[in-house]
Amino acid sequence: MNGSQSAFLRQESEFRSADTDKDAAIVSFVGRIGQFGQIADAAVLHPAVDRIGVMQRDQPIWAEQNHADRIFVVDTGFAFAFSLYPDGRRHIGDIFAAGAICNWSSVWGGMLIENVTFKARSRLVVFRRDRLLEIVAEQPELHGAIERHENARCHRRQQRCRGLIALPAMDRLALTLLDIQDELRAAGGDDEWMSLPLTLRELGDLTGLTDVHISRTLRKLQDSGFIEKRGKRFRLHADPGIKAALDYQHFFAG
Amino acid sequence: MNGSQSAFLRQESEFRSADTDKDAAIVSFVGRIGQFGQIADAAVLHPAVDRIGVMQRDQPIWAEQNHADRIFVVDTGFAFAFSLYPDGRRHIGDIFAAGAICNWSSVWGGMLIENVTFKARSRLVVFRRDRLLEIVAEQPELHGAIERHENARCHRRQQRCRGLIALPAMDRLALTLLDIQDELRAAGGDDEWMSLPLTLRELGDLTGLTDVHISRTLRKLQDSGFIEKRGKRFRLHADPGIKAALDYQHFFAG
DNA sequence: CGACGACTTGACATCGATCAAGCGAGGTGG
DNA sequence: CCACCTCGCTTGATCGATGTCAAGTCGTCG
Repeated sequence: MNGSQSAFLRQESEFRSADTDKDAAIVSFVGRIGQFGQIADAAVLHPAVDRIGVMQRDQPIWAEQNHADRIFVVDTGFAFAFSLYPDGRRHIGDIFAAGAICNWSSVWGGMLIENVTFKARSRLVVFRRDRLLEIVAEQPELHGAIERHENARCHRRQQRCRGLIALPAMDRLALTLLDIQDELRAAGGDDEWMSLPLTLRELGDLTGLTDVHISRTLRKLQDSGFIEKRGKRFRLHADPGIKAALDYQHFFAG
Repeated sequence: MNGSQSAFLRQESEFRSADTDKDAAIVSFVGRIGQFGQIADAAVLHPAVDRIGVMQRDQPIWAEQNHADRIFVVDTGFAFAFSLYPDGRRHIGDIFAAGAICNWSSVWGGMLIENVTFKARSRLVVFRRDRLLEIVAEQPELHGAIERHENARCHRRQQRCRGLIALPAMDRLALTLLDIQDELRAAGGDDEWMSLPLTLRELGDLTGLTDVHISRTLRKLQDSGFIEKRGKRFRLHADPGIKAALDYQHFFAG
């Protein structure tokens, strides 16, 4: 766990700090947040950008080392928040597609700290927390948009947690897949066919099941017609009946 | 489900609206919130009090009928928030002891609406939402204290949800009992021996288990020494090792 | 007294975890 | 190019954990 931060630092491309690079890197962020409010000029965010990096492999970023003064935003790819129990069990608390803020804290009080893992080939933008908060404080529109966006995330997470406590495995997985789809669409992936951004092991840690059982349950969902698969991509057939049974609401993409 | 609101109204004691009654009814609220900030004068809250009522039996208050313009505070007794799945499954999302606000919304965006059930013999204070928010807006200290209190609740809930997804039954129940103890102590119950404010069925809906399994798991926890029982009251022996295994933190009472 | 709800207990069924083996894609080094 | 490895995934066999159903006790309330 200890060498992680330096490994993380080593993988960054320090030279990518020109304004054009910053523009390219925060376009997904601005595009996503912009759905929740008007953003006058994305360039105001430039001074808060600390670094831009690409993950060569799945890379955990440990909360106690990095979260206090940095804010991480997914530019491309996928990330998830997790915490570990002493017995080695891993719990994945939330998922992040392009444009998502991985450790914005104001909604839930910033008290429950989770680590974040970026999946391989993901590009992330690192903001200085203090500077970003300063800039946001001067831009009420931007601030409101971010808060609304994070509120939606918080709500979706609570909806998922509720189902993961109360429902059987097939419903848990269906609910989680709907959430993943919602997150991918919020990130701008308007393609109806999507590929799974997580391994079965990670899906297991997200749903509280084992990877083996996820594999079997996926097949059942496929047999039931909820999942349609085409090669490595899949599509969900979530008719209103299923959504009602899961008490599911969309919070990002309609 | 439809006659519920009128049943709820019928049970109230309309005559209890003198200032002395209001004082008596919000003392638990003020005492609890006061742990999170200075409250100059509790009497400023009087104009926001709509009614004071005592529940003769377990009484659900349905969100879609009552939550929009009312805020419910437990004065004495116990309450819990719940939602229902179409198949009849009930999920209990949070628990409230004396002094707790049952439907304060600003922390998590007020989007995930849950119903609230007050247990028999509980006394509740009903505030007019708009007036309470006006008063609070003019009292930054009070507002901050409430927000901090609700942040702590939100955090504790997230901690519990995480464990309820990832952990086996014994750990789930132990975690939940610790939370109940935390809530009771935050309400001022400094007695080390406490009695269970929920039925086994409700504990099941809170943990995602069945009442039968709760019964057996309680016995196991008793055999393991975590629970010490004396008549109907019990005490928890949560040594640091257990708390570490559950990754448990206190958020209200130390 | 009877009715009812909370709880317990036992027998059994089902769900999901665990362990082990094998397959295939992708990466690495010779 | 091949040999070899690792990782993600699948499948089967088996075990343990949890749910379901049913019966019975106890206390409370009318």
